[in-house]
Amino acid sequence: MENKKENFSEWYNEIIELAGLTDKRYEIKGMNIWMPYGLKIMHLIDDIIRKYSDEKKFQEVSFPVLISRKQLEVEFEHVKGFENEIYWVTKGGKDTLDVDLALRPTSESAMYTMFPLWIRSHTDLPFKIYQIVSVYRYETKHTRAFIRVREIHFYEAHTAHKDYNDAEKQMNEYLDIWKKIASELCLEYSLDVRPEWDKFPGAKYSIAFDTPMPGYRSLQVGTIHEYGENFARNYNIKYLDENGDLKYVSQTTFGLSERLLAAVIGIHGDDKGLILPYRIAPVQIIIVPIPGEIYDKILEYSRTIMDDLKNMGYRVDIDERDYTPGYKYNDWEMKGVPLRIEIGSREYNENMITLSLRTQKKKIKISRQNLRDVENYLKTVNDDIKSHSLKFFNDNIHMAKSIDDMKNEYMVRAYWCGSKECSDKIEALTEKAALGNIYNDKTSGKCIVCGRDGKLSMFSRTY
RNA sequence: GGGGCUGUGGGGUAGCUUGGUAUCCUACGGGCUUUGGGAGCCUGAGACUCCGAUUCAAAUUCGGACAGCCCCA
Repeated sequence: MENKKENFSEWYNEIIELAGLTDKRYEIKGMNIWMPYGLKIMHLIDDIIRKYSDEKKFQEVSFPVLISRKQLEVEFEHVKGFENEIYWVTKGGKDTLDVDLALRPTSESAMYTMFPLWIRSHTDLPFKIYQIVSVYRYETKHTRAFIRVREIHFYEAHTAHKDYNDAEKQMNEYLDIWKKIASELCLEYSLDVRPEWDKFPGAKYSIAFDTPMPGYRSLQVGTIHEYGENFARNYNIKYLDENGDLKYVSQTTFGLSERLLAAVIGIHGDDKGLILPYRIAPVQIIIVPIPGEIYDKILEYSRTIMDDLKNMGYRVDIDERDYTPGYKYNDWEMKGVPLRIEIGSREYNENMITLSLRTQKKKIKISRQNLRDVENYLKTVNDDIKSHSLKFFNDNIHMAKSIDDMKNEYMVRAYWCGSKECSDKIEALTEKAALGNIYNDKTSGKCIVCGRDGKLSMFSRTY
């Protein structure tokens, strides 16, 4: 396998196919196949997203993939922001359509033509929905599996509120939800308030979740957006308040995608392959029986161990393929399984099992009576992933006191006045783009370029 | 947005300069022997991205499309 540190790009391309996450050989650029193992991981990530969304009383919906040209003809910066990356359906069979249909690049214009029908009074608010669907963007840039694709596996939450203040509270709730999701995936992140010119089209402001990735670039793994009344005024979304007055709603959105998977692959993986947090591991525990004289009994014993673990609620499998144990160890390590159990004649005779953690070299023998201890070992693996992830995060973000300090390959924090001129200068000298001001940072300093008052900000090359 | 490189069995490749017979490794099917950190032998099947041009003849030369990768803005 490729060396991850020296050649991340090749390592990444190799592992995603080797581990059975995707097949990139489909003939349309930027559209890859979700292979069974990869799809299972993504669905487990989706389950986490659903769980924390549902907890906060979001309701899941599913909108049509097509949006009429009329819906998109609203004169609005949001629409302009996407016009160059929309796929258009212009024919039905041999007939040219009277009204062109767009494949949704995101669902604002689809959803918000329905919102006025659903939202009538203040008793309908707050209104909170989400969907996990594919959205389509005609990317002209270089595509990259899970990182920049044309068919995006997309989670989008949309809310409507009685006023701006309530929408702001929603933004905080998003941050709570995100914190929990990130923790389950063992991801660290920086909250960056995107510069004016880089915020979501139509938003008042956008906060992105940026994380350093190998290859010395940052990856935006999620975003939340405050719309205020911007969309409501264009899509005419109004409600009657307690006094009988007609008012515009304030809105927010929250978006996530398979970039979460990209981050998990890129940040946690090592030269042996993937390393998966147990919450998203399709197989949490793999049992490898070691052949020998009494293989029948070893198999029987292994299967009862598997049944016991299944009854405890774990996703566990037994590898009875005709390969050598060594091959199986490497194979499952490549697939990122957190915990492996080896069972041979010794374990069988002593009523023990041998445990091997994906993140550690040593092997641990425990007696069958203590089978429940696997929970602690799964958590140990997660702790290892988290501490590695935190170290990677800290190692890859530096504080710069001068522009010269910014001339390295890492992500960099620096004070910045917020002007385009200064960020252009920084980009010209360091190749790093302004990701925005660090969210909620209370400190202040002089702009690293012009010396005016500045806020602590993040700069990086990006994927 | 600009520039560069590359498309050969499932994966990785040799062959291309000098046009004619496609190499090796790996993975895969079958068989036997094996199995506590990527087993061995025998055997089988499997490829020149697509379209066009030049030519008696194209994996090889030329043009285009599509796809992949890298660098710069």
